[in-house]
Amino acid sequence: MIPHTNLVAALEGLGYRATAPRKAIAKLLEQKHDSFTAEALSEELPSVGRATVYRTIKLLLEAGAVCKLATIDGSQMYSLCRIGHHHHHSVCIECGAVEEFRAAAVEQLISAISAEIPGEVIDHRIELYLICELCPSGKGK
Amino acid sequence: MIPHTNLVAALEGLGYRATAPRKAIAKLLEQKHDSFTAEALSEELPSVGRATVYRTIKLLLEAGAVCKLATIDGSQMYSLCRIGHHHHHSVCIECGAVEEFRAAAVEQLISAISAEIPGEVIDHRIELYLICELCPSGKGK
DNA sequence: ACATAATTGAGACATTATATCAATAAGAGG
DNA sequence: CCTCTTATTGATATAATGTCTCAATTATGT
Repeated sequence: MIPHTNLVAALEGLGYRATAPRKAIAKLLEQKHDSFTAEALSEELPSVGRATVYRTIKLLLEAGAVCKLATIDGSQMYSLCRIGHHHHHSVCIECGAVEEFRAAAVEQLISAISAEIPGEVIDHRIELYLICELCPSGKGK
Repeated sequence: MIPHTNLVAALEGLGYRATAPRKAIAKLLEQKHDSFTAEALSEELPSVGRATVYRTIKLLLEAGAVCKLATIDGSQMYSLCRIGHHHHHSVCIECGAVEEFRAAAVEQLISAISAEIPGEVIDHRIELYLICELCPSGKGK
């Protein structure tokens, strides 16, 4: 699992400036392997204004460096994108750990289903909810 | 598509009372074929208190009569469940129309992927985002 | 170093959802 | 059908989450 190490570069690629608050956010995110909420991130970075944290998350979404997750309870959570391509997530419902996966077979199947559904399919989302092997309540495997 | 016609009965099945506000909410929902937000539902029912609308949606979720959708923008939307079984949703990003679909092949594939992923997979979610054939910006098919 | 424009942060504001609690209404039993 | 008990309601307060405003600051090209 190669951690994404260029969040600031990703922003610069879109023409945004490399400021101190953005660097601080990037540094923290690059170490994160769990999903996170905007509020929690803000609390971890008291030196950065709340509005700036929210704004920067939006920019990172735009840059494709961060994904918005579909949680079971509907709360807004994000995770760092470690692979740049189209992918899906598995989220541990205990600890929030996020893994990314790709599965060509699933994509093909989605395509096949899309062809059978009236209307023009624009996008799709697949999310697995699990208890990860590190969490005590999980059975492991 | 058979509309769900027993929302109040679903609540009574869980031991909740059939009150006038719940009947009003049920009646409105049973006619709805689009996704909706709690706020919008509340505005459509000025005679029912806002808190009651939110509470009743929660009860309907518990009863499995309503599903929470994973929207693209993360807003909380719901849709009436017309089929009782496990299913997934396609949502029109223009008009909010929701269709439910089942696909045994997808479920099998999800099972296969789950077997390859460390941890205990508890649940999953698949959502298609499309422009439906009734929306002007859609190409139809 | 200067000018220019992007960015920041504090706080106001907006939106969405839940908690409180006295008043009301549903349903069971007589 | 009356009464009792308890669930339910709705108005309002509060909480949680996210966006907007704007003067002050900072990054970058020249």
